[in-house]
Amino acid sequence: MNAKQPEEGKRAQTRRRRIEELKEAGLVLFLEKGIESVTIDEIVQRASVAKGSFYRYFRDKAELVQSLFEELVSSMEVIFDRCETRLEEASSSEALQEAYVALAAELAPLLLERASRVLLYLQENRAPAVGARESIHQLTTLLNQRALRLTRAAHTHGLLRPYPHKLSAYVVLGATERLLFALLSGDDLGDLLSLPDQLTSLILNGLHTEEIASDETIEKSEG
Amino acid sequence: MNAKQPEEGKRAQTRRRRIEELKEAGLVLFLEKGIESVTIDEIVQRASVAKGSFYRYFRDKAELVQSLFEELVSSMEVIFDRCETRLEEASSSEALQEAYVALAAELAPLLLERASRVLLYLQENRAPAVGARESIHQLTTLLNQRALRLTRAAHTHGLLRPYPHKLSAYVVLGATERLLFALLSGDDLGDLLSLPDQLTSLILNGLHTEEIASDETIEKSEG
DNA sequence: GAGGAATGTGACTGTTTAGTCATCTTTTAA
DNA sequence: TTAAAAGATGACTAAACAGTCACATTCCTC
Repeated sequence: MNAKQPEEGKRAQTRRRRIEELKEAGLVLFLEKGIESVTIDEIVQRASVAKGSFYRYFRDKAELVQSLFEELVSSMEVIFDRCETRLEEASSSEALQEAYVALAAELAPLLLERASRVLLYLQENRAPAVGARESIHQLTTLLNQRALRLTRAAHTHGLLRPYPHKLSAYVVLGATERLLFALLSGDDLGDLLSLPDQLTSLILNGLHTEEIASDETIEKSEG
Repeated sequence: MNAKQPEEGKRAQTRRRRIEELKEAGLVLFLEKGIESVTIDEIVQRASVAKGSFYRYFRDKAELVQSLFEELVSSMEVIFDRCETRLEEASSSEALQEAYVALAAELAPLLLERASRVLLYLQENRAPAVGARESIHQLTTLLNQRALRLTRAAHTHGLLRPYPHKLSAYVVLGATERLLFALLSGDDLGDLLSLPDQLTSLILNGLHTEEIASDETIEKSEG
């Protein structure tokens, strides 16, 4: 149970390494072929491990996938919790904004450090939550709920235009995830450093050069 | 080959019906379990057809999936082509806007009419383009290219703020697809009729109540 | 209405797969 | 040092699967 003790026996050490090897092999294959198409045989072959050994460490493929996302999920929960605490304690509009900026600043390095897992999440995200994809759906639910709560908080404090909360939350989440997917897939998105700022600005201020009342748009489509 | 002639023989008629039954059965199962997890046996059982019959109509599962998207792809190509023609011919800023509004007006009923296929597309969209998912990836490429071209046109005419084209295109696409996914998954998004207008307004004018210079945001995160 | 072509069928084949297990090796702890 | 526990291994089993095929049935054409 003690993780980093030098007193860790050879047993525990190999155990940890084997598990890491199996997870890494699975991750690579999942990204290459999609979770459902990857077999245990492929995983153990790639990890250079006997088939029986796989079952010593994981009950099945679903448990391997779950173990891939455990850290990520709990890390994100901590970060979101922290942000929500900040939001509750904030009194000024500036403090609120700072909380959101801090959220992005904490989330970004985590997502980049765990790029492969994030890509796997984005890739399997919307598929039916059956079998090995159940744990991925868990992360989806987490993100949706948190995005919704954060949006609600922003709305409550009059920071945002009065769109329905779900609409705002899904638009932000959808745009962000789409960009993240492109980025992690190797798509060239220009200067990476300015990307978060560009996204924020685009979402907050809009694409348009001049403000357009929604009524105008309606009348255009009907007249 | 002649589709709607009353002169169509019993053969051709049953053939068409069988194909439709197999496609429908496949579609339902794909949505339920994900494309890769569905077997030919399940499909023929659901369609109440012998296994051998399946192979009389489709070479394999990939061809069934492809046939599911053929109409949708060509319809969308026509609509996008028409929009691009309008954009080229447009001289005024109003004509440009009209072209975009018309695009939305043509796309919306198609997407709603083919809801199941669209949902399947959204669901399998980002998964690796191997095997049966190749034809889905084809639609993804189509949409990305067209979105990019439309964005470029809008930028060229000074309609949008000067973000990188890819950024604008992906943000719009990502947000739209996320909302569409929620909608088609049965998520409650409020008044459906005002949804397109709300989305357009949100993306064009932004979420924020007051304009924010991007420099301010940067300094907040660093100071 | 006859001959031929297309269609329907499900048993069958060969392959792939998940999961097990007997057996051997390594590590631990006393 | 040694006994027991944990780990490693790959052959093995049973089930699932894609794709085929011989044969029966239906439809079309002349």
